[in-house]
Amino acid sequence: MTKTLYVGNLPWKIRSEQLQEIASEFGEVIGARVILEKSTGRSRGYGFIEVRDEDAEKFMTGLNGKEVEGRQLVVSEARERNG
DNA sequence: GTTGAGCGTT
Repeated sequence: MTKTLYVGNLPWKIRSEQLQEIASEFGEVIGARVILEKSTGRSRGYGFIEVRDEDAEKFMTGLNGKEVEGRQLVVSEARERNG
């Protein structure tokens, strides 16, 4: 099964592809999504990644606090959109 | 040409 992780404090320039490559350093990234501005198309500075449930811990300990472009990422288990 | 805690789009 998979688990969705919230990734915050992302640099403005980071996009979904970059997030996936950064996260894939700690395991298999099934999916990555950086939330962009609806109108301007620029990054909101946070996103989500989908990883194996068994690897979620490695991603949270690895990505959380990882320095990217001078900013330290913040990772936590994503909330449920419908719940 | 900017900003900085947060919880999403088709």
